[in-house]
Order: sequence, then structure tokens, then C-alpha cells
Amino acid sequence: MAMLHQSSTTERQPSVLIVDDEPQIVDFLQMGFAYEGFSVFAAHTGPEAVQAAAAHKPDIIILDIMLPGFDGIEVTRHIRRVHDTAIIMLTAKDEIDDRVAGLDIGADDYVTKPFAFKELMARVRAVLRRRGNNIGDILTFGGITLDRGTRVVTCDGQPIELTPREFDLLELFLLHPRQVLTRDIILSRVWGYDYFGDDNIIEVYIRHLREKLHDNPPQLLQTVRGIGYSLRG
Amino acid sequence: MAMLHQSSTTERQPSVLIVDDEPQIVDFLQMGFAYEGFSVFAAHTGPEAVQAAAAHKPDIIILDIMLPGFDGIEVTRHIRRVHDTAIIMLTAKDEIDDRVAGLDIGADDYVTKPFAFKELMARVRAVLRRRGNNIGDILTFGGITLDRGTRVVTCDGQPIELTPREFDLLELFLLHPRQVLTRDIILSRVWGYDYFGDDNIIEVYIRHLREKLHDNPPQLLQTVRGIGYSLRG
DNA sequence: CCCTAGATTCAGCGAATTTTCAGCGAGATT
DNA sequence: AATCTCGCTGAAAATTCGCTGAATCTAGGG
Repeated sequence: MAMLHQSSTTERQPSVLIVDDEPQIVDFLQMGFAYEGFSVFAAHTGPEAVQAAAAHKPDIIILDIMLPGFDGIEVTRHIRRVHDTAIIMLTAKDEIDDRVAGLDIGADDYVTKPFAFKELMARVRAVLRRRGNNIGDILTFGGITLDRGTRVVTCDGQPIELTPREFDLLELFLLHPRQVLTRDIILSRVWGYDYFGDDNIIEVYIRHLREKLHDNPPQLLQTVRGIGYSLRG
Repeated sequence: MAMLHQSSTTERQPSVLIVDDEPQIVDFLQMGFAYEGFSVFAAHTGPEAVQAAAAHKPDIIILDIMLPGFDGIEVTRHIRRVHDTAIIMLTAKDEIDDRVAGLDIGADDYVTKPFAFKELMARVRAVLRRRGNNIGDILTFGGITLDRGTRVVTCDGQPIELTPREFDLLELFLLHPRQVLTRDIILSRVWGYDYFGDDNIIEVYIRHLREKLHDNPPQLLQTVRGIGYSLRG
């Protein structure tokens, strides 16, 4: 396996440093970012975070504002002294205080817990984009182009109108070109891990995509009988 | 298809040089200016400041009047000998003396510590405007013009009256033309991250903007169903 | 205290989108 | 060839979502 990645998708792998003292949160984020194609580093304490930031110079840092001993705001100051990394703070609703409110804590953005991973990801992209670093923002494969910022999709240069679900599904395939995505994976990534409806829904949406991408007979979106689907050139 | 960025928004990135011997202050300002789209340079001593000013020719300098050894007033004289950069002085309340009050020290304006970043930013814009350098102050996109200094908005040359909320919302879109802004992002940027009201408020304000911009049927402010809104040409 | 501009909430409507479902047909297995 | 599984299809049903037109609430000024 490990065939070379054609002219596909992301130019360079973006990196993220996750800092939180709750292992559950770290795991959760780690999986999400890994899935989005980021290389992931993690730290559990303030000092660890500062060290990891210096060592890896990640593109962005996700930082819990409440860390034991050496809190997120301190960490931000230390890190910023060395390197101007993008930082997104995680705050619980009831931890809100004036420092956070003023945005003068030095973060680029903040997200309040609890949050949906999608929302965090949207903010990550927004921040990276604002800093002129729109890594992973545009996905390409075959004649397809998908811009995650403007949500514009084109097929052979022609713009295509997609509904939200269709967009999410196509995005998933573009994130993993040539991979065979099982029905389970597709369901859990696009419809959510708690979806318990009919899995025929996948076939319906695959059809929609094939129609809109003029993929008839199926060539781009190939069905892998018994397993799932795969985006091929 | 990576169409070229129309006549959108900011022409050129404004730059600022921050001079203060307290790292905390420097960090704080650095964040704030970066957030406002400035490219930021920093210096901690008088000589460093003079050198940095010559090297980078920033649009404006934020200068602490109290620097060890070689104070802000000296720095101003040196810099002004070479280049007529805009300068805003930072002074502690109790450092105010007649020279400062009279502004015969060569600065364009001064701000007393402690200060709110917003206030400083307002003065920065005012100074740059007064000098005919309203960089980053005027946002433009497809017929719309928004002046952050005077808060005047025009549409196809006609002035438009906007309420504060409407202004903030339109400003957000002009800062991110063509990007799809999610409801979450809009809410947190315009209404604050701790807003927990009905998100139908967005629709209401979008309607107001569309009415005032004569955007009917919606063309400028396009709704992206299931996600949010986007300012397009 | 009243008045007004602005901010926010709310419920109903219509349209877009999502989901379901039943029948059909292509592949695989024997 | 018979059978069985699984994916495909068309369309109907269900649901969500944004738009609208007020009504309500709030703060500031007279």
C-alpha cells in the first residue's frame, strides 16, 4: 500500500498542539484532528505545553484556559514570547471572566465547552486563514475542487451546488482519496456516531453526488461491493 | 478555481512598531494589533526602537514615554529626524507633565495607562486618518464602503444609516469577503461568545442589512443553508 | 415619567433538504 | 440456472431551516 498521493488534496500537513489536563478531551480532539489530516502533539500541563510549542512549532494550539498551576493565559504569554503561533482557547461557560471577555488574553479565538468538533474545526480554519495560512482549506482530486472556506465546489471548472449533507460527504471522500470508506465510517463521520437510521441513506446521497458530478457510469465515486465506496481518479 | 480577489477589502497591511520595556504590555499590544490585521514589530529599548523604526518604516509607533536610559521623548526626536512616522505615546497617569500635555514632544497623540485596547485602536485610526493614511480603516466590497473611523457606510455611493449591531455585522462580513461565516462565528463575533439568546436574531439582522443595502433578491448577502451566510459579489 | 430607537423574541409559513420505503436488477454463490 | 445478497432507483413522507411580520423588551434622552 502507501501508494504515492497523486496530485491530491492538502499541500502540506498542518500541525496542532492540544493542551488539556483532561485525557478524555485530549483523546477526543486528537482523533478529530488526526482525521482531518493534522499531525497532532499533546500536552497535559502548562510547562509541557510551552516546551512542546517550542519543540514542534505547531501551526495552531488548542489550549484549555484552566490548567492546574500554570494556566492557559500564562502559557499563552510564554509561548508568544518565543513564537507567534495561532492559539485557540477552550473555556467553560462558567469560567468566563474579564480577561477572557476582553480578548486581551492573547488568543486568536476561543471556544466555550461543551463544543461540537465541527465548530472548533471551523474556527481553526478561520484563524489559520486570517493569518494567511489556509492550509488544508482547498481540497482537490480528479476534476473536483472543494473550498472549505467559501464552500464553493467545482467540477471541471463548473461550479456545483451541493446541499450540506452532500458537501460533507464529498468533503469526506476528498479528505481520503483512493481510500475505501466503509459504510460504518461514512455514517459516523457524516451523520454522526449516534445516527441510527436506515443506512440506505448513503446510497441515496452517493447517487446525488454522482448526478451532480456527472459521474455516470460511476468512475469517480466507485462502489466497493460489500464494503463501501471509494473516490478514484 | 481561485478567481482573483476582486477589489476586495484592505489594500495593504498596515504596520506598527511597539516600544515598551514591559514584556506584558508588548505581548498585549502585539496580540491586539495582530488581531486587527497589522503586521507588528517590537522593541524594548530606545536604541532598538530607533533602529527598528529605520529598518521597517512602520505606519505608526506606539511608544512608552518611560524607557530606561533613553526615554520616549529622546526616541521621538531621533526618529523624527529621519522619518515622519506617526507616533502615539503611552504615559502613566502620574507621569503626565506639561511637555506631554502640550504635545510639543513631537507625538501625534498620547494615551494614559491603564487603557482599554479599543481606545488605543480608536486613536491609532484617528491619527492615521488625520495623516491621510487611513489604511485598514476603509473596507470595500462590491459597491459597499464602510469606514471604521467615521462609521459611515455607503452603498453605490449613497450613504446608509446603520444601527450599531447592523454596523458590526456588516463589518464582520467585509472583513471576510466570500467566506462563509457560520452562525456560531457570527454570534460570537458580533454578539459575544457568552451570548446565549435565540440565534434567530441573526436572520433578523441579515434582513435589516439586506433591506438597507437594497439586496433583494439576496445577491450580496447570500444565505448558505444549514451553515450561515456569505458576502459575495 | 414618557417617548423613541434599537435589540430581542416568537410563532407560523413555505421551501429546501433529509429520510424512508418498496420494487428492481446486477453480482455472487451454489 | 436458481437463488440470494446487496446496491440502485424513483418518489413520497417527514423534517428542518430560514424568512417574515409583528410583539415585546430595554436603555437613553427629553
